[in-house]
Amino acid sequence: MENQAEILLNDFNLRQTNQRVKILQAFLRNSAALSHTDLEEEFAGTIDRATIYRCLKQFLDAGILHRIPDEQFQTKYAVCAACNHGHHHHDHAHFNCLGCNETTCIEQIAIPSIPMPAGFKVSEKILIVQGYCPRCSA
Amino acid sequence: MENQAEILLNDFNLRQTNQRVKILQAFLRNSAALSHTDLEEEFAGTIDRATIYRCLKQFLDAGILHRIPDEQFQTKYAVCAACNHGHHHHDHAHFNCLGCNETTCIEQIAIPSIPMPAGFKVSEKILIVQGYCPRCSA
DNA sequence: AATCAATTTGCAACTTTGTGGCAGCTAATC
DNA sequence: GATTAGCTGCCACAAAGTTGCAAATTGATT
Repeated sequence: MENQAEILLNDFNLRQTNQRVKILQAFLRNSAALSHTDLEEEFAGTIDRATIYRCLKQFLDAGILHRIPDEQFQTKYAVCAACNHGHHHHDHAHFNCLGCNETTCIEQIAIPSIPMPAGFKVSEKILIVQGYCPRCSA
Repeated sequence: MENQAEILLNDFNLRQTNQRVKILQAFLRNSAALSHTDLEEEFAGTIDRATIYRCLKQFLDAGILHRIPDEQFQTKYAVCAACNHGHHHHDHAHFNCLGCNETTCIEQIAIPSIPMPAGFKVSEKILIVQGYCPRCSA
């Protein structure tokens, strides 16, 4: 039977290569967001750096992944449950733990609507909450 | 008479060097946030790259500047009116124009309080609103 | 299953962004 | 105006990201 990564690639009309499946699986078995470096370490000697970059870019374009900056403004990537099948609402908050440096989607929390000054057109909102997760604040 | 940059350096107990004054002035005459690259271009041949990085870091540590990621997650720096004299409340939103790529503080807007799930300790919130500024959305 | 075009991959070279050591220079203090 | 702690510039380096190209792989076709 096909696994979820393969199904996703199919759904998004992307070619099903070994590397893409492996990278997607890494995201699917991980609740926290991953950086390019995380993946590079995980697939050292297996998948080329450039390939990882290219896959990530494709997944972003396709809408499988979205990007979030961590507390050092390093780019992290995550799949989020809500975006899986076509409708992307990335307007949820992200939590960044200053202890373990994990970044997770807080799907439960919609970003409050922001009353912008006149003349501004809003297209996206990014809300990052920093602090300590339950595990690190104990 | 001393200009505002010199006063600021004094207030924050930082040595008043030529380079620091020039860099601070760049921020003071500019309402939008600046990236290291912006400064590097502005001071090409005048101030060394490394010096710019070190000044920015010092200003951050001192609390004169704060950092915001732009839409490419590039680091930008800005002075904000509210932080000038000791009390730093960086909990304001930033607006990022997708047209001109300018990042500005929206001081008028406080970030709404976010009802986090139990167990999370919140220490800082970053809210970036992306879209088009009045000039670019016309 | 063999063929073929279109994509993708790995490799390598490169750019961009950011850091750190060190010798010489400069601001502040006396 | 001498002293010294702290900057600055230069350099070499590390980390993050991009690009060109030849070889390999995918998926479609027969």
